[in-house]
Amino acid sequence: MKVSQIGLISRKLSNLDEQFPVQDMLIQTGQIDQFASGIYAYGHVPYLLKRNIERIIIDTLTKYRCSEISLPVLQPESIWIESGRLDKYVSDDAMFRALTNRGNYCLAPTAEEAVVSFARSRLTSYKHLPVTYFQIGQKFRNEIRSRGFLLRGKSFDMMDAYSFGRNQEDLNNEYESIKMAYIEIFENLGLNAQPVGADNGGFGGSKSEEFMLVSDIGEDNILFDEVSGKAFNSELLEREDYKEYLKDTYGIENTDSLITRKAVELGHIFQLGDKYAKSMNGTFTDEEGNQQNYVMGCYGIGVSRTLAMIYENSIIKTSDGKFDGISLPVNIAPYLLYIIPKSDDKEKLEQSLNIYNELINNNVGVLFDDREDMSIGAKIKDSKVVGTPYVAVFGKSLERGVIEVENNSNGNKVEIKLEDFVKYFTELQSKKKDKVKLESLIK
RNA sequence: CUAGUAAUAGCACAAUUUGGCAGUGCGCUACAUUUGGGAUGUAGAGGUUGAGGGUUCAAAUCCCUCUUACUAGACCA
Repeated sequence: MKVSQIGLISRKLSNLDEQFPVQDMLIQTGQIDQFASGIYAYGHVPYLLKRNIERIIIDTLTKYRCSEISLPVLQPESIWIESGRLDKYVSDDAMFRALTNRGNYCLAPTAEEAVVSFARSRLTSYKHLPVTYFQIGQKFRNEIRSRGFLLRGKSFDMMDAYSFGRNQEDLNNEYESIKMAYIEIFENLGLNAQPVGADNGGFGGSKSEEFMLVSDIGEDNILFDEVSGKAFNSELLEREDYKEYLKDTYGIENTDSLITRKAVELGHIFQLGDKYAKSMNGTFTDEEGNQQNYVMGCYGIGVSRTLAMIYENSIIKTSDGKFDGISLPVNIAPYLLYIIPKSDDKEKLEQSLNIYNELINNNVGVLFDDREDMSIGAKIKDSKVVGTPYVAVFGKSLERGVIEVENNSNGNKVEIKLEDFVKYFTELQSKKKDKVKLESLIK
């Protein structure tokens, strides 16, 4: 893709938000756009990054035997009346409603109602169970106060999954299975989000855990053990026997390294039990011919929130600690490489264009900075605004038959022979697809 | 919903205190010179000052109402 076409606003960055510097940078450079409080449009690169995140989630859940479906975003209010939750959502003003002459609808804030409605007409026998459905899509909640750009919005992207089992044992199995899947997902995304036991009072469920990412910009407090790197619910300290508990359960001998840290909730796994199955008449026939309620779990990952945290964690700083740009993780970056041609030199320009076209034909994610009247320095800066892991200048070094490539995450530079160039990046790109643990070819 | 702050060109702001020609920088368009770490000059386009009302010879400026955004609380991925 040509850089002139990705909608980038090239500018000097000033007065970046202290708490969310990267997201503020994305706004200032036109990569995301605010339409209203908590409502954002995604430009080209952030949108592709979001899709790559979704790809990892979908592939992993599929591997864990989950079944991807798509439930309506515009839902009839009748199913919310059935579950008994409409009044609460309406009185809390948490729901976007569409009241028409031919029926009342709402934009889905969540999908328990919809998925039970979907399941009960097809999960009619014990032979159909257990099963877990999931989907990724926009959810709508009229948040009283949006905050942190993409971290909390009125519309946001969420993966939501729902498991249906015959009994508590099925639920336990599925719950643990999804938990493993989540651990794998966050590992692949390069985020150290950990399950933390949550207080589920008031929901009637039996067990729940939140996947928390330690970060100073978080809204929640957790306990964090600096030695083992494990995270715990801060309510743990209220237990009188917490020292024994930590030792017995996690082998933590010394609780001195336990500190309170801010964290962001990226995911949630939750045992629902038969609550919605009961209220919405979700039943199956068991081996004896009796009608039984599904035993359900629900599971969510905030996709746009995860995207925001990946961005915030991709920051590059100068030696004196100032914001210098971003470098996205290699395995999810929509574009691996940013090519800067020396555009006043016809021969070099042509060479760089040839390589660019060859890379595209090999399915390598590559950006070509075709903008004129811009200094090379400015373009290098822009590569760190788009967040490509690597930037290559097709300039002076071409006379020696080599291309200088910089690793944006650490500033290291290496020279690659012109004839090896396409091969290197094709290999890097295909490793990425195989999801092999990546060690960059260019150190 | 409560409290505080604000709203002026695509963006960042000035002019509001003391009412009197709608300004600056960036960005955008054209031309020229530039081009290895965010260039320079010249010319140009771009405005119902968030909306509505009031005071006044005269309102971006003073007064009232509304709306929206930001920050702090309850909700949440």
